[in-house]
Amino acid sequence: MKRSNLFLPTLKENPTEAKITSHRLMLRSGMVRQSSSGIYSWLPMGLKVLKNIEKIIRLEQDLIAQELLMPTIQDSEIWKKSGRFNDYGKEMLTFIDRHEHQLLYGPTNEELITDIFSKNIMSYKSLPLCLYHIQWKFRDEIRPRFGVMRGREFLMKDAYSFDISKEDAIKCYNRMFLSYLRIFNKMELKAIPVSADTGPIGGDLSHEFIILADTGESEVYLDKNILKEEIPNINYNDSKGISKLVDTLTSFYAAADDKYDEEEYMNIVNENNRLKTKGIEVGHLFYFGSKYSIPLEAKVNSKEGKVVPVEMGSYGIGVSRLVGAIIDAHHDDKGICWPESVSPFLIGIVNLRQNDIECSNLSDTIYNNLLSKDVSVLYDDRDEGAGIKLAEMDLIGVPWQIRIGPRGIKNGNFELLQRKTGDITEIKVKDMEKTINKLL
RNA sequence: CGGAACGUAGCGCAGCUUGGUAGCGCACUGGUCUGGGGGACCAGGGGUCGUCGGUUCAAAUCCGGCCGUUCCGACCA
Repeated sequence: MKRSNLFLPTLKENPTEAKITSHRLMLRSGMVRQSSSGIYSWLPMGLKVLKNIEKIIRLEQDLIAQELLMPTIQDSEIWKKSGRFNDYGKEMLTFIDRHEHQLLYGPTNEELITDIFSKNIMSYKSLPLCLYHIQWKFRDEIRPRFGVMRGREFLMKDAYSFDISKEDAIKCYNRMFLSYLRIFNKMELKAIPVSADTGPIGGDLSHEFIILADTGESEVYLDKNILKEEIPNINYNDSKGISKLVDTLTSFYAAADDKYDEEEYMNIVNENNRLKTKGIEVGHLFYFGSKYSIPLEAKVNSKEGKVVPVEMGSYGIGVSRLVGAIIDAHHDDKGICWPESVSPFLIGIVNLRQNDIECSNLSDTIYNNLLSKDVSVLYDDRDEGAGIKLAEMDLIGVPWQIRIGPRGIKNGNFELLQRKTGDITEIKVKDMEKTINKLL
């Protein structure tokens, strides 16, 4: 993509309404624009990141679940059946269609997926089953804030599991547990699993996944040792191995402030290993048994020929929130430093002297080379001052910048800058091919 | 939902106290120069001052209603 053709409205100054880093940077780097309180339009740059995050999630979730797509608008009837139509409260946006029928904009999908299940699955032989979708949700938050981190409309990955027994349900829960860690790992986020309250979803087993970031909303108390844990490759068929791994990972003390118990913390965690910090919740696992399967009649015939309600769990990831969380975890005073896996572009080309024929020729050559390799590249071909181009490239956080200017060309060089470290390497033009291949 | 602010050009703001036909910086358009970290100069374009009503000869400015946005708190992916 040439910068001259890209719809990328960047801002030099900070908009007053944006108080936290990720919100400021998302506005300044032209990723989103607010259309009303807690509701955002995603501009091309922001959308690219959102899609990259989705891609990572799909890759991992497809190993243990199947994707489908449920609607944003739901019928209120199933919510009345589950009892949540009244329980959910004012956060749920409801409205009436031309036939005087009450609808709602889904804040979550337990009812709908359970309804789908109940109408199509009759036998234990069809289990286990785990389904997920990535869809926009709406929760009419009292006070939306922090941009995309706490919007009213947000994109969420939500998965739902159906099993014949609690034992099987826990197996699925554990697979999700590890799948989540792998997902966040791939985004270069350190996610801490923290035991959690189940809130309005209900149930008796639940973990939150918290990203450590100074701008986070919730306080977390940790045993530092959990940060050292690596996530190995996982064989999802090995339920014993998985269960062991989850046991290990949950053996460290980790609690959000609502579950924090000072005495317990002091007793369990050695003084040198205590860490109190802030975090952002990006994922949540729930096991809730038959809470929805009973009222919504999601029942199957068991091996013994009895009709039994299925055991369920649900598993969410805040996809749009992750965009903000990643920025909070990866930025400096110049702007965003995208992890390569989610970056809107892998490589940026900055032509420092647009009207210099040698600079432009080399820039064009490298650009076309990258295009032919199908690399996502942003080529700043505008006739602007070098400072403007460099500052913008830093702001939008492209991981690798190729800088082409008269100074380097004189010696047959161009420069390669790594955004994250700021390291600049002089590259001989004749080594271009080799250098590029190393980045891919 | 309790508390507090704010609403003037795309963004950041001044003007309001003391009413008199709207201004600055950035951004934008045309031009000249410049050319390795948001450069300089010249010339331009863009605003029914959130909205409705009231007071007044006259309202961005004073008064009232409404709408919107933000911040702090209680609540959440």
